[in-house]
Amino acid sequence: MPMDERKLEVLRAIVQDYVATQEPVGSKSLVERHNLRVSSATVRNDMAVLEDEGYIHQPHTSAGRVPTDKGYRLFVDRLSQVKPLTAAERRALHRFLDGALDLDDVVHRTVRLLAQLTRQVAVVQYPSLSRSRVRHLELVHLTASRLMLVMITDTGRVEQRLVELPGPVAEDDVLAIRRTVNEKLTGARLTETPKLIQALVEEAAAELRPAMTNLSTVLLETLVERGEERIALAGTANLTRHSLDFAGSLRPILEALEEEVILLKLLGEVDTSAALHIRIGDENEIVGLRATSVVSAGYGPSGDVVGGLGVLGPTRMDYPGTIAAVRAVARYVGEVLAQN
Amino acid sequence: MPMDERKLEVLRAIVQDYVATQEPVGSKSLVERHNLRVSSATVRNDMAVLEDEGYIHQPHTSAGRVPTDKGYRLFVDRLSQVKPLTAAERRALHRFLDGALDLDDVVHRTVRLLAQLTRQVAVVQYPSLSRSRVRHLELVHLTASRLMLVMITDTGRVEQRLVELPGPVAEDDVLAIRRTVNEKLTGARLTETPKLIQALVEEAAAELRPAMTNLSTVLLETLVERGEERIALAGTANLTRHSLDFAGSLRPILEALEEEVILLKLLGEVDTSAALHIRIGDENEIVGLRATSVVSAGYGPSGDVVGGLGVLGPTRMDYPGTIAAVRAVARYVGEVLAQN
DNA sequence: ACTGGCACTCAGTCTGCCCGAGTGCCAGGC
DNA sequence: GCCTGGCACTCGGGCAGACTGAGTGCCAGT
Repeated sequence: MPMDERKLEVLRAIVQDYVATQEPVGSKSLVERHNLRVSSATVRNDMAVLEDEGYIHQPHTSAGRVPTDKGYRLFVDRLSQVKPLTAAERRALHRFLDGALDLDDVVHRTVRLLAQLTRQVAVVQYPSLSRSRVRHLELVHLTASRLMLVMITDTGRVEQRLVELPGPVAEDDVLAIRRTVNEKLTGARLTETPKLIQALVEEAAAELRPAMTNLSTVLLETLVERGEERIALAGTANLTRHSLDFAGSLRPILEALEEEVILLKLLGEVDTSAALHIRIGDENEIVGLRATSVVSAGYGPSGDVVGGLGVLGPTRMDYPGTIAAVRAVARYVGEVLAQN
Repeated sequence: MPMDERKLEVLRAIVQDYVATQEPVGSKSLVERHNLRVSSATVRNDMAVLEDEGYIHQPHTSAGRVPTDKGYRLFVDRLSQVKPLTAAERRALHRFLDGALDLDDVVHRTVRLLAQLTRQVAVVQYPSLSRSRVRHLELVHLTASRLMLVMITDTGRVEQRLVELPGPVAEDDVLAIRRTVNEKLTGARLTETPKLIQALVEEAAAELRPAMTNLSTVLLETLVERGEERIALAGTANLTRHSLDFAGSLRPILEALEEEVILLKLLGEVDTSAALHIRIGDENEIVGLRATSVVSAGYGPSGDVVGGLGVLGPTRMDYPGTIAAVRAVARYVGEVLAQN
């Protein structure tokens, strides 16, 4: 059913006003602030219908209307047009990210920038191991039967793990292992390494096989346990900005934000497509976050997606602005990563 | 002036009751709950004096009394006796930390544990570079004129930085540098490395000198920029537990907690002595944290102090319990670090 | 199909009121 | 001289009632 044009216009106006003022909006102020070319009575009728259809809601009789999650969803899907970043914001984006020293720095700067631009809580996932490629593997002989494995990926991530060997191994053998492992694995996607390493174990000279086996175990563990693990967070103080929205319910939100697993889930939908995802209120699986919306996107060098980033705020948020910020930041981080 | 014994007893009772109930405490309930062996009228007189002396404060006429920062200070210094952890807490402490895989894991588990034990915000500083020793330096030849420096410390920290060389360097030369650098620096305190490296630069063969110079610069930078930098945080959700204390003023606290510099300052007093530090309310330099108290301690393997950890909560906190938890955790983390 | 008008509803605010917890002080007792 | 019981006083918090104003729904008229 093609929805009445004016009703949509009214919904858009309600969302805009409510986001701006944070107060239920009534028919009269609506016609004053937006030039809908009809009377308030007409608007009232439209509002009644919108309420029947579940797009808006009245906190109590004799109060104005507030958009429902469904209303925001319609707004986001059909009514909002992305508003581009201001020149100042664009400058900040470049200034902030260009000075980054290494991956850690890039991620930290990104998350702070995002929090600042959107004035909300920002989340940035480190480039996920499983989507990266091996740039280099280094083995450090700590003691006779103990190695440290250092893995450097093309996204700049560095992971290190201890490898306990079943018995002492000679320095030369370590060097040999190091060479072959690097020959075979460099450039490989991390997801392929288990197979490759399995092959290496089989090919290895008998005396090196136990060492190789342990090494492969550790590599696998690293992939599994650390695969997607790291996350940076900023802007939690911004939650207090909306104390009205979250009256008293700040607690579960803060708790959720402390669980890395949950944060990863938030960004989880960001798959290989770099498309923007928006989850509004109830659409959120995590119970504690039913009062919030999440805007997320994938990022990565030149179209590739190696990680996710996003923003979390009250359902009553400035969607066009937030979307623009998330999209711009994701894009630019991708460029920065591509340069390294 | 030796303060009247009973007045101290009254102050202690006030602190205990207020911490427990979070409500101003009056003379009557005081004599009921604690067996001070005098009447409420007498207690009232004592309270009047305590108020004159600035240890307690009356929010308004006809309300009970609340301890002031000065009152808490006296309580902490003279009136409280540390209450040991319960058996369950002690078990949790061991169970939590014994499974740690590597330094990252130790720090994360520690900070969560501390937050959980104290039900407050916990902060743990990673072992500071400047107080650690070099265990191994690794140079990875990424491209002809680009190295990656990986530094592993005896506390398990791993730092990596890119080194841009002035020109291409042969693989063999890199190996040579790697060997000499390791020979000279392994086991050295990081604070000594600048001197040592300076010596290395001077001794180096002419053709390696530029490479060595750049390497030394990066090492220095790492020390300076990353020296104390890393911090882990947990339990921010616990701030909402005390919504009464922080009514509305949650904002500045969250903001402060996001600034690593500020967190480091919090733990800053933790110097070479592993003694416990307590800062109560106003004693805090950071303006946003004037409503909070911080209990911190140094930790490290076998008496050495390599980093700080602590807890932040409302001035109205359970000092004896918090002190016990901080002390126990600091001690046990030290042991865990010593084992590696 | 839109508009103006009107009666109605109801959250929020303000007022006055009372209650009770808590105090300060004083006179008397150990 | 220190402690106690008693008493008058203060003041925040809670409750009830009145008022206000924003906002609605509906209806009759254009």
